[in-house]
Amino acid sequence: MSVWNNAVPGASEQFAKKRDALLREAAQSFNRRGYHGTSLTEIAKKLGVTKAALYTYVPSKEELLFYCHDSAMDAALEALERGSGRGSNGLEKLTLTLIGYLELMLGQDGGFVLLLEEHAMRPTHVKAIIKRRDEFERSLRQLVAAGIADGSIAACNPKLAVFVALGALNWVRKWYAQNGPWTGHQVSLALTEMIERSLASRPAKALTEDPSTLPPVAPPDVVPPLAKARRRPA
Amino acid sequence: MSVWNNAVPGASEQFAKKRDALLREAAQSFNRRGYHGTSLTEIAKKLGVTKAALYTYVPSKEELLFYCHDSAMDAALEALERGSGRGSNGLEKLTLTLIGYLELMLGQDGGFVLLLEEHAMRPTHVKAIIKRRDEFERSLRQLVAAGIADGSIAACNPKLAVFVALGALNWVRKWYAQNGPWTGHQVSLALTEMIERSLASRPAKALTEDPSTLPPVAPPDVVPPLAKARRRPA
Amino acid sequence: MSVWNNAVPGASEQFAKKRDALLREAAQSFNRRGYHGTSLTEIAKKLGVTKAALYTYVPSKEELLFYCHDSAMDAALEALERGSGRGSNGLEKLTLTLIGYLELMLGQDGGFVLLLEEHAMRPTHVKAIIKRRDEFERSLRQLVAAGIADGSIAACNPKLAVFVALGALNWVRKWYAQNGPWTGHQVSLALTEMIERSLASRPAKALTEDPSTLPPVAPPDVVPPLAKARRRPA
Amino acid sequence: MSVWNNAVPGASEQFAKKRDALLREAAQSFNRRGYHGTSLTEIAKKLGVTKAALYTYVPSKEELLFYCHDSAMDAALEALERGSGRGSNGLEKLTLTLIGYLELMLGQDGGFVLLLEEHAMRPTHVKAIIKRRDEFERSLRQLVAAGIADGSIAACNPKLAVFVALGALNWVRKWYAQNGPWTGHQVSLALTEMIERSLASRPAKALTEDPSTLPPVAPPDVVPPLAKARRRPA
DNA sequence: AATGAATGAGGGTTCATTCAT
DNA sequence: TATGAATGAACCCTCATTCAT
Repeated sequence: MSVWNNAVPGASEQFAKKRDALLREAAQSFNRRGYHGTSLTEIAKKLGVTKAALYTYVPSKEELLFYCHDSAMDAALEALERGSGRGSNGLEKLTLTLIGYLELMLGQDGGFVLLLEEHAMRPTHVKAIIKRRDEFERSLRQLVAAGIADGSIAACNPKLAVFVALGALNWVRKWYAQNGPWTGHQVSLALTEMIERSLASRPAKALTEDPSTLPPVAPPDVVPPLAKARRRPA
Repeated sequence: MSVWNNAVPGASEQFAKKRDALLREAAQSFNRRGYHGTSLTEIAKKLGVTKAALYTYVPSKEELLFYCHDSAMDAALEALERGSGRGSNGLEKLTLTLIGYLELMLGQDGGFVLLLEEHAMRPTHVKAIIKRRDEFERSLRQLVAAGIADGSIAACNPKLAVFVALGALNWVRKWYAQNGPWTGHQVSLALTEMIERSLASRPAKALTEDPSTLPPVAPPDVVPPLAKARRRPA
Repeated sequence: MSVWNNAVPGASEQFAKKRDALLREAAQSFNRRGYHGTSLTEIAKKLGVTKAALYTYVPSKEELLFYCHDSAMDAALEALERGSGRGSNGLEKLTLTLIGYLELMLGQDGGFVLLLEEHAMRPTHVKAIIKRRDEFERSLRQLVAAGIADGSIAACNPKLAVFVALGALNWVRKWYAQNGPWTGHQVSLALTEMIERSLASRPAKALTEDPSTLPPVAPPDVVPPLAKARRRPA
Repeated sequence: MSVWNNAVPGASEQFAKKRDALLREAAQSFNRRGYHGTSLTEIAKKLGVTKAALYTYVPSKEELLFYCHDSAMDAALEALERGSGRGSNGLEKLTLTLIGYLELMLGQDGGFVLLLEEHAMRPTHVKAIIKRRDEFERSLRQLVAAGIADGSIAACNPKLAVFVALGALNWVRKWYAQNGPWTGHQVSLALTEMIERSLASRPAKALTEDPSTLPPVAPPDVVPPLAKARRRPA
């Protein structure tokens, strides 16, 4: 709403900003009420414009869903790249990736993450999204496999391990309250800790009892320091 | 479909059976396409009747959703009761409950489990469901707390622990393929094992690498024996 | 309107009648305001029902247009069959066919005849209609060719001749007023006479000056007698 | 498109040219897809400008239609004036007029001729157009009457005769292909010949069999010579 | 108990039109 | 003069729901 109804300082820069705001708003609504349960009128109203105005930024509702999914995959794959480039063994790489992923999901802007109702999209779009998602999951499995090979992760079925991790992570959107007692960062750390524990080969140290006691951390959109702070002597 | 279009053997017993089939079919469709993405015509067609016929068994679509959610809670709470009544410590009780829950979700009939779009229901119904769900989650948290107290579970934040477990479990519906390589039972065991490991206080034994190597188990719709088969010396 | 809102005496016979009324009403509106200029609400209102009710009889507006075109072709081809089966030479066969065609167009029920905006239909439907129309026009050309061969029609380009005839005929819908001074039958005869004259090989007799002076004719939906009445010694 | 996007040579002369191009483009589209089936975006795109730019030249879509119709009537009345001023008897005058009319319709620039969906205009405009059209048709009828009086046309109902002629002529736009085997001029001659034959009082000479054998004619946009070339000793 | 027909509300989309730039 | 963005009305279509049969 703030983005909209503005003057026109930056020409097409405004366009990008508005489109972005639209995607974000849509992703949030889709997550809350489902794709079919969300009307464009609803989204438009939240943005302070008319339904018809949305069509300046997106050719159809279906494509809006696609853009959301696609942006989500952008974010996920970026988290993967960052995480796996930083850790020193399989477990660390995996953990760092998951943290990055969570930060995206819980970030202030809510992120675009969308995990449901892919079949509301046209087959072409479904395929495109599934392809990227498979790529993401395959990479995660490879991290697990690498962890098993380098001894950092206990022997297990990588497929299942990844499913467990993603399930735990994606579920967050169901219960995490923006205004709740925990910051997104705290949740990210605590959750990842539990997942790490379920995979680590060595005896894990005790779990953080209450995430609210965690020390203050760097601002939530700065991923790297968070990761470092998370380091653990094992 | 088989239930429908029958003669009139058991009077109102037929009614109950048909209603049940309707709920099951609805739950499946709701899960797949979302509440708003599912039309009554769709459900009716699968049952081999007309849309209008459904109104004999259910007063409205919204109420149909409510019944589904309610049945799901029935099942969840039953799993809780069975599980917590059988284990000998917190970890065991929790584990058994989760297995029971999973079996329900992956059972041959698909179960009613529904976890999304509660807000499509009328506020009264939402409240009723949320109340039961909170009861379920609270009990799970108490099992975790009990486990920590009796030493079977490592110190941790019970709320988070339960969220992780439920996330991993509920996610199953996204990736589990009825006709895939794993039986529902195998998945149940393997998944619970990973969750157990992330909570257990003592050094956990290695994880099952490939669930497909698990020994054959009792038919999938017989819940109790499965639980027993799972027993483990800790 | 009279067809609608009736009791239910003849079950699915009612369905056919209503559907027929819909097609007729649609054809009329399409002719008057064009396909895109006609809204379903408009048609529905004329029939005394809701827009949504139309979908019981027709799957889409586009298909409604297709049905109209198809019915029109049914009629045209029937006129062709009747006409060419009765005349004794090329000119007679052609003339009889054209009369039949005109009677259909000007008949009390208005007919379905639709000759415009075929491209508002889906390619498949366009092709289907064009195919039948080509068949009709080809047959007419063959009648002309036959007439030239048997000496009843003057040498000419059959393609052009048919176009002239069809143009003159189809134009009728633009100027013919149901409540005007001329009956459809009178117009049919007078028009055909002029066309016949432009093709006949022998010196044609004088044209009917005023169609309103024509003798009373059989009811307009009885085609055969009309044709006979039209006979002319040449 | 060429007219647009030019420098600023002739001040408001440019304006007139652009407006003309717009009318021509609009008429073509209206003819092809109908008034309601044609969007301004469509027309604008063909002209290489934005929809909004059209409003510089025309106050509304409805008025655009009116201008098209009006230009069409200009052309028709001009053809009438030229034709009736040149022929030496009723039949000749009529024939020359019709030829001029056809040349306009089939000319390289497509002409503005529009014969349908007048009711898409506001009543005022409808009346204005109908008035001019009636004038045109009345004049044609008078030519027929004059022809009957001077013996060049056989006795007939002038109203019907004119309707037949106009029908045959207007129908041309449905089947005439710009890139087809016949030039517009050839078609004009051949068609008029058939019409003439259907009206002439004296035994008509044989019809042109194949218009493609007609001698080459003057360039299609030069109307007068074409008419002269058509001369015939009767 | 079940159906076919009808409805009214709403959803996605298009489009002529306006306006600030 | 031309444009991009926005609007409001209208359109096609779907769907949950009702009702006579």
